[in-house]
Amino acid sequence: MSSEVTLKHIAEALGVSAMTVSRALNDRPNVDEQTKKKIVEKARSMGYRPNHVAKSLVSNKTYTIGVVIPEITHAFFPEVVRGIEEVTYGSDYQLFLTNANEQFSREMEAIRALQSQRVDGILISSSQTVEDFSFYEELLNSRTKVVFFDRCVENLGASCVSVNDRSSSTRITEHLITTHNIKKISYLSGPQEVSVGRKRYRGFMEALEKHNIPVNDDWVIEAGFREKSGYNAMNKLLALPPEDRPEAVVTVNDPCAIGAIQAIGEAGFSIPDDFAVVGFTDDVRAELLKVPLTTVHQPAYEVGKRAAQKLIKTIEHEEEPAENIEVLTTLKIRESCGCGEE
Amino acid sequence: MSSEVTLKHIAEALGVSAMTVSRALNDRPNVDEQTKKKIVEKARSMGYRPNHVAKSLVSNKTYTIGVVIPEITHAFFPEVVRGIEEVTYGSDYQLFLTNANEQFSREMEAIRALQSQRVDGILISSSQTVEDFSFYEELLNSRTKVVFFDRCVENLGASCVSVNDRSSSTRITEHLITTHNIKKISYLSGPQEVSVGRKRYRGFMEALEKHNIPVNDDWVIEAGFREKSGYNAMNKLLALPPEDRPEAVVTVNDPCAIGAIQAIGEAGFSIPDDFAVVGFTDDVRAELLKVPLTTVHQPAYEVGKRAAQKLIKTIEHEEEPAENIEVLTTLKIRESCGCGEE
DNA sequence: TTGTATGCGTTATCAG
DNA sequence: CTGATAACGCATACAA
Repeated sequence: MSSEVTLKHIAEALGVSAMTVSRALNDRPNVDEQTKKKIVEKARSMGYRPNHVAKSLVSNKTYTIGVVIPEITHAFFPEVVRGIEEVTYGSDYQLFLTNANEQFSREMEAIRALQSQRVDGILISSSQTVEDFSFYEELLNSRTKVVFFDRCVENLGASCVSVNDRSSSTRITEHLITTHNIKKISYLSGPQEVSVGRKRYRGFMEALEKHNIPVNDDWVIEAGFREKSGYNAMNKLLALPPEDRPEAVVTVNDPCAIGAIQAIGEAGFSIPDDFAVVGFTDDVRAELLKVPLTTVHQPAYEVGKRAAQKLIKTIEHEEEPAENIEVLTTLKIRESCGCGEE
Repeated sequence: MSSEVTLKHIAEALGVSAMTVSRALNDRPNVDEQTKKKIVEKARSMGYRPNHVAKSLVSNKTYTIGVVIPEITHAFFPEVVRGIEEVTYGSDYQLFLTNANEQFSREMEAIRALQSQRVDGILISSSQTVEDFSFYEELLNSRTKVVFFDRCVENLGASCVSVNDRSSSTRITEHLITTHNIKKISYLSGPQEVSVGRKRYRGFMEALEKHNIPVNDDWVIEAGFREKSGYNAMNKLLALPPEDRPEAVVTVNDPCAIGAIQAIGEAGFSIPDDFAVVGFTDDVRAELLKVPLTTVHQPAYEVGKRAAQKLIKTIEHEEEPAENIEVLTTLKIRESCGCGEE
């Protein structure tokens, strides 16, 4: 029933002004201890809950942070969220998560909604698949503070917290080349409009160049970040004549790798004998697979933590400089690359 | 720089009143087509973004829905979120997710923050671990509409969307009894203050009763919903003298089962020969385990969808009656219960 | 210490 | 079709 108790209601009930109630409830110094006590008590008994909507309209600050995630069912992101929460929990900021479902259009909608709600800042991992930066440029010109994480939009002057995607990709590819002496290597890439898609692809290419391995265009397939896209891409490779097939498959992330592994299994091939496969993420499933997946471990929790810290600093200090923060990955060598069981 | 374009700014720039601008931008009928066009164009060029905070203050409606999740890294919940999104995406409502991290105190904070933001409704899966319902009673008396999902708080008159926890738990337990002729069965339970903890436990007990199997108190251990608690609880069972140990372990959910499985492995025992294990959830990992996990498949996506639909109806129709909606589970028979490979 | 006036950005209402 | 005014709930600035 209690249809919205306001300061005014409390004031009337007590025969004081709304202003005094406001002061008492906000613990301002200039209010009599006795009346303050009375007011606080009355407020509780009436079930008063401050209207942040009104508060925000006055203060132009909402103490909320929005988070834009590309794909909530990709286990990497929930783990990032836990890192973000370690920082925001106990701080004054409340978190609002949104999921873009890998669609840039949804991401824009989410960001617009967040802006309309006047969140103080937004943490974004972008699903961008277009070349047009105007949307982000406008965003960065607004009062809303922005920090990108993992999938960053670069060169716009915003801070970015990510992992060393490029060198990690080089490193895991080189593992195949040097430890397993494999030269026929395929790459299932992510979209090139997304930073991590681009960086990991470049890292892969760099490994080939470094070892003078020529690139076979048939073996570089733009797959995507999901199981299904890895599955489809792998089937394209399997459709090649046997003598034209690669010996190993490097993938943009673990879901993609897991899709590829399924395709390989369904085609009757085995891992790592017929195809070595490596991933990127260290998904919860990676070590549980029948042939555990060699992959790059991304410190998701740490990424979230650093991103949240940077955003709050950016919100609270006008002159906080933008910066790129790279958290380092570690290689997880398991069996899918051909390494024997430890 | 563009520090917050308002209706007034646009009005001044065009020499009309703020009211006319408001009407034009909201596509109201009573405004000249010519002026409307001019206004819409000017608004875009000035980068106008409506201030929902102010809008909400007037309309007392925010077109936002809050979601309270107990544990974002438990894969069941992200999948529920996808179901919720299928409904809200394309509707007028924007979603704000919060994570309670299995702590009731955090859940209360999240709900309070959501209420202060004046969300129109909240979808809650409760982390409640106390017997005090006053917090929820107050919540349900406020203007905020509430629908519980999965972990419901019952008998408060709010709608609830869940699965048939009790009978599913009976069914999977009976599978062990009738198909595998196992009588020495242990139960790793969830907290009894949480609905699903309670219901699944009762379902388990019902199966024993039905088959006249006496309960061994040493075998019923309050574990919890996470890997770690399953791991610890299983170690307690393993500490019993060999002749006092059960032959099978029924668990409250898959994470708990996975923890127990790890403890069993570390102790040098094997599944299902030494211990049969069954779960509840059908986590992504369930079928990937070395011994694939027999479990109850929960239609998470469907739960989310139904809950979101019910909430929106409840928000939009004052007289929408509360109801309990049960979505049915299916049994996933794999090898961890002793069933041979198909 | 307390109260009054005023404004945040938007919309409902009523007048023109 | 358009405009002026008041109101939403709260806090700042100033006055008493």
